[in-house]
This record gives sequence, C-alpha cells and structure tokens, in this order.
Amino acid sequence: MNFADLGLSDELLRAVGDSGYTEPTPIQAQAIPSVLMMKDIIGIAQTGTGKTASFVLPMIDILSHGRSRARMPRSLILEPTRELAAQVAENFDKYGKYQKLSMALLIGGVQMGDQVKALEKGVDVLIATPGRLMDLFDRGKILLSGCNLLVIDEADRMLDMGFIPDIESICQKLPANRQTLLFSATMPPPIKKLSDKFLSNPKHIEVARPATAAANIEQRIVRTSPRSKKSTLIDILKNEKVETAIVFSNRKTTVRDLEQALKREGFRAGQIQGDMDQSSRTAELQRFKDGEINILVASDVAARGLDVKGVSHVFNYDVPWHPDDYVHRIGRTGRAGAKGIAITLATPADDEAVENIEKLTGQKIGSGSKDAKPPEAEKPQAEVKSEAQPEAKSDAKPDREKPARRGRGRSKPTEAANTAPKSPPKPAARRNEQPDAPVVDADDEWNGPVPSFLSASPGTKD
DNA sequence: AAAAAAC
Repeated sequence: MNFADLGLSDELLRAVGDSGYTEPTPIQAQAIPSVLMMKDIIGIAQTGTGKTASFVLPMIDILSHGRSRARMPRSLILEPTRELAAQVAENFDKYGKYQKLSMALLIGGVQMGDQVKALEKGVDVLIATPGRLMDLFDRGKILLSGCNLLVIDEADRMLDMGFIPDIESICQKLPANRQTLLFSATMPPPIKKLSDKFLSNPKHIEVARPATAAANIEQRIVRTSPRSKKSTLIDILKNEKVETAIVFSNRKTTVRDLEQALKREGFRAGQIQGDMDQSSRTAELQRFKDGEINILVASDVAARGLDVKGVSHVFNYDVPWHPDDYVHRIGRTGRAGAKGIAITLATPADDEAVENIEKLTGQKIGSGSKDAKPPEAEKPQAEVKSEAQPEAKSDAKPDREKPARRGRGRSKPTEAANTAPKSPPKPAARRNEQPDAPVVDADDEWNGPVPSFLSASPGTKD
C-alpha cells in the first residue's frame, strides 16, 4: 500500500514525499479514500496513529477546488486544546505547500484581530477551539452556512472538557448536508449519541484498541513517599541518562514548583500548564522542540495528542487519577516503534490509582514489557486490533453503505501490516514513516522544529 | 481530588 494508491493529487503526494513518508498508516489507508468520496467517518483512533493526516490530506485536495468567500469558511476542524489546534494548522502548512489554501487558526489566549482579518478575507479551513469559535460567531464574524466539511477531533476529550453542548450548537449552525468526520479514542455513550445525531451513514474505522499501552514503552514504577518524591525524581534524572523528558503532574501549582526546583538543580527545564498565558505556553513548547530545554514539566494539557519527536522519557510525578490519562501521557514517548521509558512515582496513597491503571492496560506497570517478551515478539500485549484491515480490498469503495457497523466480528490477522512487523524497534533518534506500534507513533502530528540531537533529517530513511 | 476552554 502506497500513498499514491489512495486517490490523492500529485501536488499532495509530492508534499507527503517531501516529508519522507511513503506508506500510509492503517487509518490513513482506510480513511483517505472515503473522505475523498465525501463520506462521513467515525474514526476510533488515538493520536499517534497518523490520525491527523488521515483527514488533513484529503481535505487539502477537496479544498483545492473552489474558492472561499468572505466570512464563509468552507470547512471547520474542532480541537480540544489550543496546542492541538496549532499542530493541525502546521500540518496544513506542511502538506498543503504546493496548493494554495487559506486557513485561520481560531484559538483563545491570543488577539482576535488577525483572526478576524483572515475571516474577512475568506478561508478554506478553520481550525478552532470551541470557545473562541463561538465567541467570534456570536460577534458576527463568521458565517457557517457555507461550511460543508466538519471535523470533530478528540471527541472524547471534548466530552471530558464539557464541550459537547458547544459542539452540538456548532453542528446546528452548519448546513445539514455537510460531510462530518468524527475522531475519538473511545466511544462513550454521549459520543455515540452525538455521532448518531450529527453523522449520516458513517463509515467506522477502528485501528487500535483504546487505552492500551504500547509494547515498546518500558513502564516502571518507583515507590516513594510524598516527602521524598522530589529528590527521587531528581536522582533518577541525574542517574539515568535522560535525554528528553516530559514530567507530568496532576496540578498546575506542582508543575510550577517542580519546574523551579529542577532549574535550581541545574536542569534545563521548562513548563507548560493552563495558567500560563498563551504566548508563554507556545514559547516553552518551542524551546522544548528546539532542544533549548530538555525537560518539560507539564500538566495534562500536554498529555494527549502533542507529539514532540524523540522524547525518551515520560515521568508521572503524580499518578494520574484517570487511568486513561496514564495511557495518553506515556504515549508521548516511544513513538513510531522507538523505545521509550515511562517512569511513574507512586506513594502508598496511589495504590488504588495504580491498580486501576493496571486493570485498564492489562499489564503490571512495574515489570513493563520486560516480563513478557521483547517488543518485536509475535504477540505483544498492546497489539493493535487485528481487525483493522489496511488491505481493505476494494471496500475503500463506495459500495459499503453499512450504517453503524461496529465491526467487532472479524479478528483475522490479515496481511499483518498492522501487526507488529519483525523489524526491531528503531532507535529514538530515527525518523520513521512506518509505525510499528500504531498506538503511539506518528511523526505526522508534529511538524515543528525538532531538537537537533533527537531526530535525523526529514526524509531520511533507514 | 485536576485540567482544559472565551472575554
């Protein structure tokens, strides 16, 4: 399977090729032809599966025909956090470079002026967080009646954040005959309801079981006490050769304190959390990507979706109270089949939270992937659902009009394109265009500059 | 228990 087989334009294929990709990930192979045929889609996939490109690529081709009109964007992408929205915008830049496309990034925390100006000129795609979008809409700056393509990304996260009423209200402002793509890592009932209400006859695509930890991430737990937590972390950071790490904490205040403490210890540390103004958030992330700092202390604002290349370690300074968050956090490392190490600091009070995580992932944290088999073994725990069929015979074609088929039935290990290949995990510094572990790979998500010591030059292949 | 998101 090759990108060229998916029905994309030459310009787009060139841009994709420039980025060093040749083979689509399973979700891309399944979604792209359908999106091009204007079908609705429900994609069950986490970030890191190549999900973003699965809608960005076909959208660029769809939008390259036709013209935008003032205040009437032609498509809309909704994202839960500002950083994710920015990340998607970067994808449009990267893959749309040979086509002319206008876009506006509508997120809070920044001046409205430029956003309004862009809207007035007319844009092909709007990438937005719900709050700012609603705000601008209420101010009469946006008409959504010409918006024929809607993407709801990270729907379950939107649910967590209480955005569903906003999403519903936005959906109702769009033309009824639009195309809608909904992506979610899980399908809790409210999301199911939402999709029943706002999607018509969607094609279901599921590429990875939600809430499984990737086999290439070595998970460790370190028992400690609340009092000695900080010194424990510092010891590990010093003794283990930690190249690049994201340190997650449950509280914004802890993030702040910890960043200070690490700096005092001489670490090149920075922070990202929601109490910082947007410019600082952006700047800190950039410093991390640039390699100016190598330790990013973060709240869960950075837990999902953010993909900075080459993060060697993830620390849970606090055990997350929702087991889902654990999976998302550790997914910031070990991408693309590279090895990653996730270290969780646990105090006795965290016992229950740890148990819940182990229940969810079906593996003991302490022993990580050690007690089982090496990552490249035949059947790692965190195997992708084998039902996702990258081969997709010709049923990428329109004939398939089954509604709500929750394709649970088949579990034929097909061609194995989506089961872990034999190849050994690639070193973290390697670029990859071929996910070994679809649960957490994805160079496609983040497109910004990368710490030079973390990544090979783009386009470099093994 | 927290975090995120508009002004």
